[in-house]
Amino acid sequence: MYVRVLTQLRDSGYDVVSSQQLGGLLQMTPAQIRKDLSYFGRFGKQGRGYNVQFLREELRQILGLDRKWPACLIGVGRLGQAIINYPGFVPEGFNVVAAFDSDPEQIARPIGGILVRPMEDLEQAIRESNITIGIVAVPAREAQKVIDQLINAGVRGILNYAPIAPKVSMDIVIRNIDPVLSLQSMTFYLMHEDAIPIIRR
Amino acid sequence: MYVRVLTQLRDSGYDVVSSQQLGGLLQMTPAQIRKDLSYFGRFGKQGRGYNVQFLREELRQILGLDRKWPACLIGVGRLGQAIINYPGFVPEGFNVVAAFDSDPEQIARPIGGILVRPMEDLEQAIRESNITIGIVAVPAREAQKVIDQLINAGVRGILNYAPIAPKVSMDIVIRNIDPVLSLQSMTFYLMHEDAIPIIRR
DNA sequence: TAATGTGAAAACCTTCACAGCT
DNA sequence: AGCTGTGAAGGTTTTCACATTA
Repeated sequence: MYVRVLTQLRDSGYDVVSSQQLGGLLQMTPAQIRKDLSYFGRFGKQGRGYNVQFLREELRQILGLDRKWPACLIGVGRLGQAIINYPGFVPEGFNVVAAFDSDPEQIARPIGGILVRPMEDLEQAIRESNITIGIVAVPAREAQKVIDQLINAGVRGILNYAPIAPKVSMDIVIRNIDPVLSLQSMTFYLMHEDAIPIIRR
Repeated sequence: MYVRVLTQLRDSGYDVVSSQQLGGLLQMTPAQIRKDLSYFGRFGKQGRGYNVQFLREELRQILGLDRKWPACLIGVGRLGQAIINYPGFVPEGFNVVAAFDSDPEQIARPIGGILVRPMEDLEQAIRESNITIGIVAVPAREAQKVIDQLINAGVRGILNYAPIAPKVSMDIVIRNIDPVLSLQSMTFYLMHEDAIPIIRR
């Protein structure tokens, strides 16, 4: 979110930004901003603030957002096709370079410029294309199995679209996209407008 | 996640479950499970554990998951169409009962069993159909405006698919679905396998 | 004057450990 | 014997407040 806001600021012509202003944009306190940044370096100038362009570049480098991250997709059903055709990944360096499906009907079908391959090819493709991230778009009942296969094949990051809470070891980085869970985590607060939703995003 | 795990347990024929077992399934400590539940009531029996069916019903009621939550969709582009046709919402009580788009070309087109309506109809439709949740699937540059319109029209919960951090007042409940941000929050840990990713999901 | 970077304090959250119930 | 519910302890995170510097 820091990088995103800094990109916006840069594109709006800002050269310098204070923790105060960043806090306003990110809905955080200025103290939080300064503490966060202080863990990674001393990026600011007292009396002035942070150089937008400089801070943005530093953070992009620290977070690894300045490089390409090849990914593979498992499952080319409705959701999988939407993912592969989603234009938001490539400009941020996330490139789906291979797609797999267990359904023989789907194999060799061209989707979004790549050919769907059988699950047997997984390990080889991951090694060949230096794939570090696996995107899981298979039905819930197959998701844990597929995630295990991806990890066995050498993937260390998982973006999981299946509505389950996958079990993975501590050295695997997993993020879940689960719209139903997101909605279900809102309803309590919709009923109790007096309750303060601490977790806002 | 509690409700989901309890549903699984029920369907697998379990009658009782301990905080120990729940902890195993949810990757949490037994103490955390007991503490969480204790904030809402005393659902367990000492020496025995929690009755699966009973705890599930209680939590569903507390969280408001035992009722219908009519929602509306803004933006019927590629993503919006995928959302409206997604079969996972309805069984959980989240029903998209109205769809809107600012593009006159889309108006009155039937998508997923409902007619696309112009933005002017928003307030009326929200009142008529008791809509409490708005699902935002418009381009980033329009998202904040649309969210403001939804809130003005009376919606209190927002499920936002646009890659922005919307600014909303404290009494609005918002959840963001942002796959790119999810990927971007993984890369640091993919580079530093020694760093412990505290935030795992 | 204006804003950072940072120890210290305050607030918050998780885990421990055990009395007490089944 | 087994497991909950819960004060107290232990950790972690956020905020405060100010010395410091441009």
